[in-house]
Amino acid sequence: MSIDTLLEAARYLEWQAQQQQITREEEQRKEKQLINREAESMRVELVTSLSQPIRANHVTWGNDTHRQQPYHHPAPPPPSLPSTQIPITVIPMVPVVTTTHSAPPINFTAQIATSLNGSPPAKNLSFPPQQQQQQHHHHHHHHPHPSSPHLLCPPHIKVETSPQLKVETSPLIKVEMSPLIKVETCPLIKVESSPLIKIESSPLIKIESSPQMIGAQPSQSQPQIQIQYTTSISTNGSGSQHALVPHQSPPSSQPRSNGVLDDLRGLEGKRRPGGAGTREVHNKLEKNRRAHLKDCFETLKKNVPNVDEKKTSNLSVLRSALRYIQTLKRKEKEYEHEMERLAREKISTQQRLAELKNELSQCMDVMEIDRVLRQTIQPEDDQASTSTASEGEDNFEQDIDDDDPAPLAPPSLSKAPVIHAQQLLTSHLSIQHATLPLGVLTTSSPSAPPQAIAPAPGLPPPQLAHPIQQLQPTVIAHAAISHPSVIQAVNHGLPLNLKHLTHIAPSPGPMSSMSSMSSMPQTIAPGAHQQISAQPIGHITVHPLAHLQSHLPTLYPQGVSVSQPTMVGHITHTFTHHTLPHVHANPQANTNGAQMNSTAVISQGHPSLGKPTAVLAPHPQLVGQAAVLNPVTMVTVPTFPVSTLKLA
DNA sequence: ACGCTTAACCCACACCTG
DNA sequence: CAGGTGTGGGTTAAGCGT
Repeated sequence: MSIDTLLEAARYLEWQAQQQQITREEEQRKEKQLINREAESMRVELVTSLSQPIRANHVTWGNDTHRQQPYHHPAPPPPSLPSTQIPITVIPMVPVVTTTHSAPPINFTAQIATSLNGSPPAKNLSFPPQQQQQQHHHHHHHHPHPSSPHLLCPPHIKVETSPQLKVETSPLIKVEMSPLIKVETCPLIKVESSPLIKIESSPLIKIESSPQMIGAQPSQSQPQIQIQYTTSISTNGSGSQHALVPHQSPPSSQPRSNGVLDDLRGLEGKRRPGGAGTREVHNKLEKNRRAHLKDCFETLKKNVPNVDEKKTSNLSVLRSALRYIQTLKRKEKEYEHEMERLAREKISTQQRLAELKNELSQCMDVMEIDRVLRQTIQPEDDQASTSTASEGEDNFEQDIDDDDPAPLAPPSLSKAPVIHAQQLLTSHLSIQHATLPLGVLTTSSPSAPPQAIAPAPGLPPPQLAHPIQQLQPTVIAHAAISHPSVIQAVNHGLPLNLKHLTHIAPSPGPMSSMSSMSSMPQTIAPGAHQQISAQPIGHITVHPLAHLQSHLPTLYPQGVSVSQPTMVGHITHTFTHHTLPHVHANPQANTNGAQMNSTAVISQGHPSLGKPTAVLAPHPQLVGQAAVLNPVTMVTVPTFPVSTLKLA
């Protein structure tokens, strides 16, 4: 060991002490520098984003001029290089830059061996302090030493190999390779290779030259720097030993480790001068793409209900979305079918409405005839007779609303329109026996068979020839139905085809009981109103004429009668106080009954009738008409069910 | 019109992580 | 195991020069 070596060692110790002190100071400024460096890196990154891409070991050296530097081209290494050429090995925390002047190969090594607490290797002590001082004084080493002895680098050493390649070491191990390429190490082992390529290496980051670079050493002996990342370039400080090893020799990374030359050779064909083709940018783009994809999944997840919050995998989200879409489609079809059904129903309803309107128009014609006829007969009674269609309708509405079977109160009776004989005679009863709730009718007792036994000789043959039609309408008179509307119904609802007879029986006076009334119904003979006045009618029964002839006992085992005194009285009053030109009183039948026929045809006293009974028949004008009067709308409808009368 | 370059996507693979 | 990330490669449209 020579004296020089000892002196060198002493100087090194001295330097080390100074370094420790400086290190303390630097530690204090480290945070600030880190912040500044981050800001600078951000700034430079923005600046270089517009510059040529730089790529070193997947780092594009974007500066074409840089690539055109002589030292980038293969050239025989110079036999000797100035001593100022310094192969550098940078060790963070304990920056050691070793240089060996005697090393023949042109090998510029910038190796960063990260050892946060490690001491400088012994071999790092081999360089003379003078060299170190030269390193200090020569921050710019454009001519690295061909040999690659490790140079113990002071903490603040700054090496700039070229205007484009600046290697800066410091306690933070900041290596700036060039204005565009900055390799920065720090106690956190942060290596920034370039503004575009920010290398944050793990503690084991090593930057060294490659043999290829040796071959590529320019004649000017420019230091060729190969940045070999023993770990993933992008490993965030968390990268540890285990993470480094797998990346040491991946097949894909092998070419990268071959050196910058290969990398540059590869870059010659792949490099994208625009700067957008760098790995960094590519990664960013890829990140953006994946982030967008993730956002899409998040959006989809939000829009799909009933997504299992726990099973939030993308696959589950897709499956849930698929199910949801299928459900929506199924519901859509269901709703479409429902809409179609409703549309068809609407059409049918509209058609029905049109039919009803048409029938209404026809009915209005009939009613107009009826009205004219009534006005012609008794124009003076129009004032009293309010049984117009509308009023009748209104009254009937009241009747409908009034389900109370209580006897008609006098006021209501007073308000009831006076039934004109003509009305009765010309009315058409809109009640059908088919739907007639006989149970609610004041049916004659079993001992009271159908009383109206009026043969109605004036019946036209067609009725007899159409028994089906004869079965359609019938007459209703309910004891409880004393409402004027019922009378109107009787007036207006009389069968249009002479199917009905109204059998009005005298009320069971003191001389006759109900049973007797029923048992001995009397038919009101035409023109018997005077007799009626003397002997009040207590029972009214209306039957189809056809029934009287043949089917009555079968179809009407129970007589449809009106026995309610008020009702009967009202009708009787009508008969009494109005001229019934079509009703012929039969004085002879007064005692036995009176039979009235609207047709003024027949008035035959029934032999068995002991009480006055009125038998009404439809007006001949309405004979043959199929339509009957709707008791609600007071319009003629073909077959209006009697049940709607709410006779009960 | 043709060829080249570039940017933007997209995809697959490998690896890491929770 | 699923998701994230880095990486390499393929494809395609647009722009540009010849």
